[in-house]
Amino acid sequence: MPPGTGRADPYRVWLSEVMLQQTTVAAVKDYFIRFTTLWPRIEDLAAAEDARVMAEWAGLGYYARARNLLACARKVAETGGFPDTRTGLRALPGIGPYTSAAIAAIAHDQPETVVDGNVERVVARLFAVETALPAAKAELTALAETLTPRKRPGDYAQAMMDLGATICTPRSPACGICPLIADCDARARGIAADLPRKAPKAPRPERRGIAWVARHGQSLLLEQRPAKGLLGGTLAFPSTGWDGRELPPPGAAQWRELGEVRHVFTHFNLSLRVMLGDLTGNPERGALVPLRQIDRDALPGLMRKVWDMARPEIAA
DNA sequence: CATGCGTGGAG
DNA sequence: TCTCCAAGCAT
Repeated sequence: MPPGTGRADPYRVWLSEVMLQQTTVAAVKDYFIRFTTLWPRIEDLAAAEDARVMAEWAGLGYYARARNLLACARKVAETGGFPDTRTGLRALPGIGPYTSAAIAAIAHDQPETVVDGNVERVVARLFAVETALPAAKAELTALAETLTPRKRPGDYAQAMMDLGATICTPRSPACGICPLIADCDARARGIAADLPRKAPKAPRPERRGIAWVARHGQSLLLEQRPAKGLLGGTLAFPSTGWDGRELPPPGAAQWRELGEVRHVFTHFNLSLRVMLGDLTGNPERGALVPLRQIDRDALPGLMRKVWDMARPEIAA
């Protein structure tokens, strides 16, 4: 949306902002095009099946966003449209302090203060705030609010985020070409690159588990994971030992270990042993899916790794 | 306020 | 290889 264009379609603003939560523009781009092509209006998305939306979201991560996306779309479609105030937006599933302000500012050009990671960094440097995040969050928000203009607040919000993304970057900020260099306290004190300070992070523990690729003729056993928790609502091979669930393996005469896949989650590293076997009876959970119907793109990243390991071992 | 929640890219 | 992290939200 070019600057000065005025109102933007709230549906598209909302969809892009949700996709961009903790996710890079590069990663979002194709997903956004795909979603808006499949579902041009929020009513179209509201009418979609859960599994279809989860499949289209697969690979983008943070799957609670997809579940909240659908819940939000259905609520908005029911009530006839998006709220046009930050408070109204804030009450919807998946829309928090950042996204509500972003939609109000960008789609409705309201003078709401948008504070994302970029703005936190820009403001921390402008005012040389040395308190570490996340404790500094409230102070940074209050300082940011003093900057929000009455004119073109939507363009201003986007400009602040762009400044943080391209010039006031986390490492080696390009202060030499920054339009705010004359106002920047951190720059004046030579500590721009050290801000914002952050509380140290806990090390990521290792976890191990097993995934079963259970074959039955020309079909494999897949399951929809429980809606809450890790990879909630996504399509997956049955597995256990790594996510707090302890479930028995599907019944097979014998299992052959194909190898291990590694995966990094936000708060732990995972080694998952991949076992291949032939089902002896009817599976107690999940559903048999014909091989040619299995869409790699509909699987979350971890399960794509399992699939890629098993695929060559499975007869066409 | 701390924790849980994905993934891929940059340095 | 490893660390950091990207336009956060829910609980």
